[in-house]
Amino acid sequence: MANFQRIKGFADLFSPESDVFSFLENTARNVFSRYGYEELRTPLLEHTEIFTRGIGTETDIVQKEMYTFEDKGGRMLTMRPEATAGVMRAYIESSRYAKESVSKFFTYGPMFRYERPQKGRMRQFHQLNCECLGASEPLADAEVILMLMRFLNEAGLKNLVLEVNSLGCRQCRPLYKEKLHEFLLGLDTDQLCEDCRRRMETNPLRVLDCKVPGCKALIDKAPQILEHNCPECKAHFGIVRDILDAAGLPYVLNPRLVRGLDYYNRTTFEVVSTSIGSQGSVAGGGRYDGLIADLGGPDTPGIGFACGMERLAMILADSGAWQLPESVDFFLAVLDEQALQKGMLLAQHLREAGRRGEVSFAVRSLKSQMRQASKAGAAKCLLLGGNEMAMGVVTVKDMETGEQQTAPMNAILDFV
RNA sequence: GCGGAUGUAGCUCAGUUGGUAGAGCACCUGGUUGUGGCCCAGGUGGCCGUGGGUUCAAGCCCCAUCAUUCGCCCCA
Repeated sequence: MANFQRIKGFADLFSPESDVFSFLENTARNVFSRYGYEELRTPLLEHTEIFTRGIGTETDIVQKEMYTFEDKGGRMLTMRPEATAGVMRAYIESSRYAKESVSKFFTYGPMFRYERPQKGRMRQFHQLNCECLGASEPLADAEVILMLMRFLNEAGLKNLVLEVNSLGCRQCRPLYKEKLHEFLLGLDTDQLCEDCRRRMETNPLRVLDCKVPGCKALIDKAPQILEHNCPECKAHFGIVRDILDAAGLPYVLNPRLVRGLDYYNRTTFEVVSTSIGSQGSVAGGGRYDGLIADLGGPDTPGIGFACGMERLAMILADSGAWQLPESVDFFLAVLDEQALQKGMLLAQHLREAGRRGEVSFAVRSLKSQMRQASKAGAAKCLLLGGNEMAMGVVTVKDMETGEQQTAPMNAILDFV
């Protein structure tokens, strides 16, 4: 049985949603290029291993959300569930690290995760990504965060909260993980939710951002990750915060902010909108200093973020900030069969000269064609019928004033 | 993977204790020989998601199924 419905979780974007997306892409290109970022477009398909190695096998994304299949050559491929791993692969494969010490890329496009669709979350969704590679300095962290907030600001987003945290590095985080695990074991585990009991073994850090009230209360007494950062990590994060403070960028220090992907370390951040509900997380990112090495490249530091376009679009939907000016110059109404072709050619002539407008494809009552012109918001309605054809002219009606003029066909540009 | 809600005209939705299918908007035609918005009249348009069951009779009750949607989990 044929099924012509669209696939669950895959959306068709008509105007005005498509306009919002274009607006976000244009704004992103504009802002990010001012910070020295170049646009990079990577494939939607990658070898599955790119993602399992990069994202981490313990994550939900890898365990149950990837669109993975074998191609006709027997390769295991996956439709990208996020952008960073693919960008790292491209960076390594192109040896960009050998040509410059710092590389900055931005990219945008569709990502795919097999999740239950809901408001602001699709199976094919779209992200804007920025990656700054080769810089371990805290100034890079600060620049990335400042740039993200600048972008969101120029996109017209309001009511945003920036949260920051530091997860420590490969030296100090394992020690903290162990401390946290010990603490969790010391708790009356019956008071933790089912998920947290599982998470305390698989990925104890994730217990920190559990939303169940009971868990939250217990975790308040847990050891704080920031206090267990090593001196180097503390110094690094301190400089990042100093710059944000000096730049006057408000933020909330959230010691329980944990990222969903395994590759993050040190600085992490998230931007939450308070104007939408539970899907309020609009952008998130952080430092991923070991990732490039994990994917077979040189040991190169990196930091970046991903920004969910559907959620931005959802917030912007009724703001109107993205709206393009809508003006149509003409509508050409045709009153008899003999004028159809001439009307089309006149419209073509006007369009070649830069005018915007439409021409009727068939003869219908003038009343309905006028209605159509009016509805399209045309400044002028051009009438082409037997009388005009006989005299080689077009009747031009100003839709605002209702005034009519007779324009010679060969001088039509002077009237529209 | 778990829970709730909803499927009736192109769209948004009414539909009474079960009794021959409705409104608004949109579209088309006319009122104006070839002149829009406002108004008036008329018209096109429905396997009531699908399949079964109960009944003399089902849009309505029961079961199943599919789809959509909102939450949870997780994430952007």
